[in-house]
Amino acid sequence: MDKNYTPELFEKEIYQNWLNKNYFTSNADSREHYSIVMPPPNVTGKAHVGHALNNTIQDILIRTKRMKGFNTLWIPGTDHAAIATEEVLARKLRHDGLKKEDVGREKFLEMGWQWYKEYGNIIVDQLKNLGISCDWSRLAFTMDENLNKAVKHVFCQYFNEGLIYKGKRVVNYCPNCKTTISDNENVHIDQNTYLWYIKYPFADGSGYVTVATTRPETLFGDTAVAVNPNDPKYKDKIGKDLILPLVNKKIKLIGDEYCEMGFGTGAVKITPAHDPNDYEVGLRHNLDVIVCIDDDGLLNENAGQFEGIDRIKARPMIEKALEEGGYLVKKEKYKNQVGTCERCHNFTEPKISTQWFVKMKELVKPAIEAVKKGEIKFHPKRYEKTYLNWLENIQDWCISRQIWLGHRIPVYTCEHGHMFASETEPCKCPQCGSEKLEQEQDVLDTWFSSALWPFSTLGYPEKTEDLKYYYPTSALVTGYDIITFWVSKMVFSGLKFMGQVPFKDVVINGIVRDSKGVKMAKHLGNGIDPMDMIAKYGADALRLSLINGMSMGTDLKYGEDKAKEAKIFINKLYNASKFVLANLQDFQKQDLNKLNLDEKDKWIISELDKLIKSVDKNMDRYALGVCASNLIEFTVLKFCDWYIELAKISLHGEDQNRKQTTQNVLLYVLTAILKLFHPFIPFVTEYIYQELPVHDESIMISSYPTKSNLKNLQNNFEVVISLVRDIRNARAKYNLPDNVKTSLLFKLSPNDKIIHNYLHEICKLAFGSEYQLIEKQPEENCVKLITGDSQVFIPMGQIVDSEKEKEKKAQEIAKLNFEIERSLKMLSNPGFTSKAPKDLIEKEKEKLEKNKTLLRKVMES
RNA sequence: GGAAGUUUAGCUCAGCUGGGAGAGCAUCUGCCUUACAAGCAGAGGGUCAUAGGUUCGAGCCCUAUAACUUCCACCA
Repeated sequence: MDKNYTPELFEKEIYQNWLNKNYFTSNADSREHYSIVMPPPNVTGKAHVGHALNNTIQDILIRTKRMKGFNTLWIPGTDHAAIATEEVLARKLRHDGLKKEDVGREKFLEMGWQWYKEYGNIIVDQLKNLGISCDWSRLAFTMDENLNKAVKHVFCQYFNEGLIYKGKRVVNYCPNCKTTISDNENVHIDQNTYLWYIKYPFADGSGYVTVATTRPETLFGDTAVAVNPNDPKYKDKIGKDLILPLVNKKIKLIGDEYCEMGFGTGAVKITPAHDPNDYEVGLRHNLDVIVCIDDDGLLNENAGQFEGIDRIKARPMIEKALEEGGYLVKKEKYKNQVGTCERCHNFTEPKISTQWFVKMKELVKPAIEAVKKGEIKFHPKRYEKTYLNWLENIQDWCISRQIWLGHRIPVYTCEHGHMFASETEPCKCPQCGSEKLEQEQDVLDTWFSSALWPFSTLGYPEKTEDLKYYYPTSALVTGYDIITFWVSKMVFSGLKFMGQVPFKDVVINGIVRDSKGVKMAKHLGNGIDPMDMIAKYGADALRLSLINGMSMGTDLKYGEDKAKEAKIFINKLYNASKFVLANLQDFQKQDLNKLNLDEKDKWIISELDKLIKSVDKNMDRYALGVCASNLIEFTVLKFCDWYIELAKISLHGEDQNRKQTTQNVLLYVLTAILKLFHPFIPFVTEYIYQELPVHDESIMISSYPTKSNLKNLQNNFEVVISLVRDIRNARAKYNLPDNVKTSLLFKLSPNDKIIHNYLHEICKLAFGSEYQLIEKQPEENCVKLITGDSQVFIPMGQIVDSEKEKEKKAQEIAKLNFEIERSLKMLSNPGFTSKAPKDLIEKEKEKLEKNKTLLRKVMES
C-alpha cells in the first residue's frame, strides 16, 4: 500500500471490476427485495452537486440493504426534458437562419434523437464516477419504446374513462419558447413597473369610470369593466355601456364579486383572453373573448395601429395614445410580481387556449388517503404537509405542450370529426371507418411520463415478473422541490394503474447551496462541479463530505473545504488500516469468543457494538448524516486514538498469546469499520478490504456487521483512559514538552487491578520514561494524582510549584463541593425523588457517594 | 396573503420519546512518538435568538416576538 491515500489510483479499476462481476444487477428470486428507482436527471444535462447528493443517498441505502441480504435493485434512468432540448435545437436552427417548421416535424425529431444520442451518455458516465451501484443494464429513458407504450396505454385508459378532456383555459404561455408552461415552470419575480389609471367614459356621456392596470396593452382585449355589485359608488350604474378607449367600442359595466370593494379605484377592466380571473368573470357574464396578443407576443390586428408591436414595447406608445386621447388620468410607480419562464426568463403571457386536461379531483383521493393512512411515509414527516396541501387544492392537470419533442398525444380525429384515442397507429376511424385520420399535434407534459416511472421502468403495461417482484418499490429519494409535481403524480398514477402505492418511504434530501448559503446557479458562477471534486479528492471524499453532517430534508452549505476535510479523514482510515495490515504478518485467525480478551479488547468491542446499534437505528430513520459522524467519531476517537495506540504495546510485547489476541481484535474491528463505512465510501473500503488476510470476494457482497454477542463485555477500562488524560493534563499544566519524559510512580491499591494491568501502556501513552510501584509517598517534589483508591506521582523536581499545586487542589475541592452540593439538593427535593426515574436517582446517589470519597481523599492528600 | 423551516462555540452543524451543553474546522501552546505532519498531545471559547409558560427539572414541550430562508397563491 502507498504511504498515503491516493484514490485516483484505484477508483476506476474497482468500479470496472464491480461492473464486470455484475454485482449491481438484480433479478427476481426468493429473497426479500429492496428497490429504488432513480429520479431521472435530464438526459442532456451535466451532473451537479445535487445529483451527487441525491445519488449518494440512494447508493448508501442500496449498498447497506445489499450487504444485509436483500435482493436490491436500483434502476437508473434519464428524462427527455423536452422543452429544454427543443429550445436548444431551435436555437441551433435559428443560428442557421431556419425555423423548426422549415425542417418539418419528422426531421426535427430525428435531430432530437441525434442530440440525445450524442449528449445522453455524459451524465450517465459522470454518475458512474460517483461509484453508485445501480443496475445499468436496466438504464431507462423516458422516451424509450416501452415507456412510450406505457404512456399511450395510460393515456388511453384515462381517455376512455372520460378523465381526459380538451378544454379552453387561460394558461401560462412563453412567447419565446412558444409553448404552454405549467404553473411550476412559471416563476414569479418582483418587478418595478407602473400602474396606469385610465378613464373609460360612459357611452351616454355621463362621466366616466377610472380603472387602474399594470397591463395597458391588454386594453384591446377588454370586453367589460367590473365593479363590486355592492359598491354604492357604482351600484346604480351597473349595466350601462362604457366606451373602450382607443378602440371606441361599447363594453358593459358589470357587477362581479371578483372586484374587491375599496381596492384601487374600485373598478377593474376585464380581459378574458389574457387573464385567468378575467376569463372566469367572462364565463359568468357571457363576455366575448378577444385575443389581442399573438403567439409571438406581438399585438395583433385587434390592437389597430399597434399591430405587430411587441406587447411590452408597445406600452409607452399606448400610454402616449391614451394621453393624447385624454384618457390617461395618471401613472404611478408600482411594484408587483410577474410570471417568467423558468427556462428562458422571458415574461410569460396568460393566454386563452385549447389544451388537454386530466381531471384530478377523484384521481387524487386515494393518493391523499395513502399518506394519511401511513402507507407512504415522508422522511422527514413535515413534508407530508407540502404533499397533502397540494393535493387537497388540486386543479386539473394541463398535460398538453405545443412542442414536437416528447410523447405525442395519441388522439386521432377522422374527417367526420370523430375523435378517439389509440395505443397503436390506427388505420381507420372505429366509428365511421374513415381512413382519413389526423393525430393531435401537441405532445404530453414530460411529467406525464415521469409519473409512471416506478412501474414503467419495470415493464408496465406488460404484466412482468419484475413488476410482480419489485413493485411497490421501497424508497424514493428526491428533493422537496418536486414533491408536488412529481411525487404526488407518481402516487396517484401508481394507485390508479397498479392498485398499490409506488413506494413506501419518500426520503427528502435538501438542496446543496454554496458555502454562503446561496443556491448554486450557472449565472452566479458559484456552482461546484462534482467531477472536479472527484478529480481532486476522490469520489469517496465527495460522497462523505456531502453526507457527513447532513440532515435529511434540510439544505446544506457546501464548499470545497468539506471535500478536503473528508479526504483527510479517509487518509486517516487508510493509514490505520495500513498499520493493522502491517502487523498481521504472522496472523492466525481465531474465533472471537475463543480468544482470551483483556480489558482493552472488551472495551473496543463493546464500543463497536454500541456503534453498530446506533448505525442500525439511524439508518432506519434515514439519519445518514448521524451515521457518518458516528462512524468517523468511532474510528478516530476510539479506534485510532486509543485501541491502536494500546495495541502497539501488545504487538511489540513478549506475550505471544496477547499479541495474537490483539491481532484478531484489530482485524475484527477494522473489518467491521470497513463494512459499516462501505456504503458511504465504497471505493477505499473495497480497496483496503481486498488487502485483508481474511476476506470475501468483495466487500460489497459481504455480510453487514452485527453485534458481537459476547458476554461479560462490561468493563471499566475507561479508568485507564482517564488516568492517562489526567497525567497528560498535569504535564501540560507545567508546560512539559511531549519529548521530555518523566517517570511515573504508582502507589496502587489492590482494588485498582486494571491500572495495575496497564502500567506499561499508561506509562507510554502519558509520556512516561519509566514507571515504579511504590509503597509510600515519595519525598521528592511530585505532582500528585488520585485515581480510585490509588495515587500517581510525577516527580518533577524543581519545577513543581507548591503554590500552583495548592491552587489546583483548592480548585478541585471547590469543584467537588459544588458537585456534592448539587447532588444533595436534587436528592433532598421531594419532587425529584418521587417523580424521577429510579435508576436516575440511584445514579445520582452513587455519584454523591463517589464525590464524597474523592473529596475526602483530596483533602487528606 | 397562506404555509413550512432555521436560529446551539469565530465557521459548518450534531444533540433521536425533557434528566449535568457535543464534533469537525479555525485559534493558541507543545511535539517529526517507527499508520498517518493530510499527523499527535493539550488549551481557550456557548445566558442553546428574545420574552413568558408547563415541569421537581427545558437546548428539547407550549404561547408570543424578532431575524433569515423556502414553498404555495389570481389581486387590478
